[in-house]
Amino acid sequence: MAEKIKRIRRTAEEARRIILDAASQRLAALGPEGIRLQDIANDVGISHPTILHHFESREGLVLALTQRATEQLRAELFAAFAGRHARDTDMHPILDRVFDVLSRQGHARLIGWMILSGAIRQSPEQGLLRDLTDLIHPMRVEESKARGMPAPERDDTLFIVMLGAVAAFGDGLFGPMVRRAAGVTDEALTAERFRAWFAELLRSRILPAAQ
Amino acid sequence: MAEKIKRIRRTAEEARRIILDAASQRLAALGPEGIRLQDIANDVGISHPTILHHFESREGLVLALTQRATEQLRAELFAAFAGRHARDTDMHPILDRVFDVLSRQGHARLIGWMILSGAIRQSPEQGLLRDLTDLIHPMRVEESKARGMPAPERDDTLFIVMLGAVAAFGDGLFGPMVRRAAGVTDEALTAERFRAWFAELLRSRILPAAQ
DNA sequence: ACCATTATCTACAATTCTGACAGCAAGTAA
DNA sequence: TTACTTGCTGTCAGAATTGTAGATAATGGT
Repeated sequence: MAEKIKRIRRTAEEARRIILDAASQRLAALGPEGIRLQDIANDVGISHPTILHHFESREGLVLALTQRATEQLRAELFAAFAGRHARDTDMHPILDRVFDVLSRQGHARLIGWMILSGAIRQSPEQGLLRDLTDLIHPMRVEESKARGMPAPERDDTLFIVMLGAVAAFGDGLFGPMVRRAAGVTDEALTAERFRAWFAELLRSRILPAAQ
Repeated sequence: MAEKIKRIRRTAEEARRIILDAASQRLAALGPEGIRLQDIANDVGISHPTILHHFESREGLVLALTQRATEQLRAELFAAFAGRHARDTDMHPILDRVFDVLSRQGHARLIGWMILSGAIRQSPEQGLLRDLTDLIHPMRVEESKARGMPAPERDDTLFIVMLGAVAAFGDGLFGPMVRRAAGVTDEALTAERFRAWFAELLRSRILPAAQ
């Protein structure tokens, strides 16, 4: 009964988008083995040569994936920090957002896969953390001065930022395992409380409570 | 001129060991795509069916790999903490050892790959971090009491331990990327200084300096 | 010296994955 | 309508990978 098949014809841009969506979803969910042209094509509802048509090759797909993922991550992280002023010292909502992007949305897993598979060679977040450091540090210096305390080194601020990044990524990928190893019962609740605790730790390090 | 080839016959145990060595090395270095029976066999200098002979299947190899890796990691972490007394509060050598195991020896990458590929489902470090917490916490309580300060919550200790774990794993896998994003010039030196800084941060949180 | 065991090899089968190619169909413009 | 572009598909080929089968040789025990 071979039905006459209605082909869905998308714009090239739209097609690339949904293909990349499916690919990144598969990667974050299924891991290293989850990126087969056939499977991705099935998820999207197209034939696998269509993917090759849009991305030249499997490698082209991976490349486009890494580029888009890093751009998205950068945008989301910028959004998390957008609108905040230097004096706004409540790290909790920011960190919550960052952790959410990295863990719930699977970016940490995705980036992790990219690092492992070597798909990520050139600096992806080119300077993002440096910019962040340069945003926070003057505020700390000013605040310290106002309190008559010695100004912190820039490296101290840099390390705070790096710790935030490493812990956020680490939590996104290794978090569930770590919590199991810690023998916690309520995974989600512990994750949430840990984030709050960590946010407070960072805050207190950035701006110690007035003596 | 087909030379008569001298076969090297190992004990089953020894053969398994060198195969697993090669496999984990390939995995940590080349990432997800680096674990092909043929390649591993070449590294070891054997034919690939030999691997199947010892591990039944590729999946069996991966399983054995995960088991051995988690056991090794557990052993190395225990070793890092062994011989330390509760009052010994210098975190630096311990953390150095932990970071070294995770980053230089590639365990973080290995475990990361396992998490991503779903090879790690059952709790691997079963209770390791809980045990660690139970080791540190009484010390903190006692010390606080001696100083006439309020005793810390157990969760605070737990979170410190979790932060150490998450940051150590995160640094092992994402560290290089984070440092690039932070725009550091001397990667190795910054990594080393960051560890020292982090160790001091943990120490000060575990046992605040006497007022 | 002989035998049993088994670690190892060569050769081959089966599956799967990427990629090539030619043609079809869905829009668009003349 | 006609022609043209291009997103999309079906089919096939080549390569690579896992796994099988039978032969071979190293080792330990008798």
